[in-house]
Amino acid sequence: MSMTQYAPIEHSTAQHSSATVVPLRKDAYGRLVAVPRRERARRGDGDRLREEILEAAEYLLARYGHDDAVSIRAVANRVGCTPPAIYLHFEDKTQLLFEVCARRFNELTAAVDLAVESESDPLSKLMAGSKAYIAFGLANPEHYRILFMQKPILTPEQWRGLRASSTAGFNGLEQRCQALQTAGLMGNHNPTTVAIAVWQLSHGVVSLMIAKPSWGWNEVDDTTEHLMGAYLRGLNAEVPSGRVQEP
Amino acid sequence: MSMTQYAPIEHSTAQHSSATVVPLRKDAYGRLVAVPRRERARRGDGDRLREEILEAAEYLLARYGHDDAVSIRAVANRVGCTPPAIYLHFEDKTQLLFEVCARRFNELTAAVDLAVESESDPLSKLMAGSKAYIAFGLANPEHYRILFMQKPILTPEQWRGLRASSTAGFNGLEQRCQALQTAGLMGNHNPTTVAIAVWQLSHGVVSLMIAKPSWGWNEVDDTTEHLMGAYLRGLNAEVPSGRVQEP
DNA sequence: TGTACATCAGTGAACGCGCGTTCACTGATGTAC
DNA sequence: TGTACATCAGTGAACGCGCGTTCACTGATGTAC
Repeated sequence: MSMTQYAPIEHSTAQHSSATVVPLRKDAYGRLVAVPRRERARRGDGDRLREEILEAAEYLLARYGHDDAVSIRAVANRVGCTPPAIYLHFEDKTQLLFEVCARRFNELTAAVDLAVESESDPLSKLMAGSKAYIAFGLANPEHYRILFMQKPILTPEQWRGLRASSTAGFNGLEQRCQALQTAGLMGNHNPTTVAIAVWQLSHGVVSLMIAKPSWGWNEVDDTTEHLMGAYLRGLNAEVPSGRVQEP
Repeated sequence: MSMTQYAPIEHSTAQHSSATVVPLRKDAYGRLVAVPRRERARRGDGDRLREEILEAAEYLLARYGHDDAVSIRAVANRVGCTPPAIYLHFEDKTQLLFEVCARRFNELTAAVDLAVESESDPLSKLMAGSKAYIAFGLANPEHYRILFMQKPILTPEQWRGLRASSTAGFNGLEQRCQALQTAGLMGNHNPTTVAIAVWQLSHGVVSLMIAKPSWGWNEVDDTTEHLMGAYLRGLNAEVPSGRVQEP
């Protein structure tokens, strides 16, 4: 408890001697730790750190699976800079997290679109899209968690932007359902209703697998084929009692 | 910054004068705040506080929608006791949270069972169970979130118990699917496969509504009837191409 | 070609806060003699 | 019927920690004269 444990180390001569130029950092309680400090960016090259911060945040999110793990200090430590440096590139923590999520969201939409384009008939397109959606979620569980399973971060404007982008993704799904109807493969159901159902169904598969990873799930593509397959066939089957039908 | 703001108030004579016996509490920075302090339990009546703690935790969870809101200090404040008092009744925070969730879980199973029993034919039972499951989730979104949407709390034994209880709930669903097969309403599908699908489907509906409350969802029962209805009809429809079928 | 200077890209130290948990204690209440 | 005493049901104060953010500064780098 004597002060000698703190202040003197803080002004250790090691940093001023010509022999040791090892980058040191004090941790929360004054102990010196060696931290690989990155090289300072060149003059017009300031955005390099911005990119490195995003990558580090991305890594921490994926690695530890909770945005709690993405603390300003943790990101700074991984990048090899100091916490205040992050504020040179992002307004606050929320904006940093937002940008990480927005990136992944665009990747999700792109992955789905790519899978859809590789199929030709409307039914296969719908199935392929659902599989790609689910596969993306399983490959990026923590990002999926933040985007679709977490309580929405209540802060401003930006997240509206993300939601608009989400709507864009949904619109694609809606169009694929339209095509299904045009092809006469949907009974007389409302394409939007079907699109929502397909989303809910796909989300159900992927989010439950993410939330309960140790449950004894079947092969994910088999699961999707069973569930989507039966649902889509059911859209064309006549309603037995006339009661089990949407309004 | 003078000490006069802290220590003197701490030993304020107000507490010893005969006129003021108002229960006071210092907040984190020494300011005195009036806190309605509960009456101390009578001699053999110690478990009363335990019950009150559970209720307070339950309330905070439901009110603020995140287990972050259920801090030991917040619970104590709501109950009207001090933080250490909680440790007289619960080993640690994890155990407190566990017990809150376990209660709700049993309620969920009970609600589903009740709904199922009020129907007679296997198909209606399955539909009613799904609706009840979803309704319960929407009525208790934060508990549902913790049970089925959150990263599993990695701590010990206890949560295994909850999972066993979860399995019990799933077994009921599995039996209802068995009955559906016995009634010849399931094609030649595996009842367990169907049970999993029904769970995924129901979870998809409820969890997406919880995660995206401001989306323009349809009436939840209509949604469930559409989705479950089409899926269940699809189980009896022949497979068009022979490709869209589980192995 | 040399030097003053603005600017860029950061650093170091601290602020105030809330958290889970521990430890020594206290005061009312029931019980034994 | 009265009194010592164990116990129950807590309290008060503190520990060590990590967090987001701010503020004053610094040192290398490019630019103007």
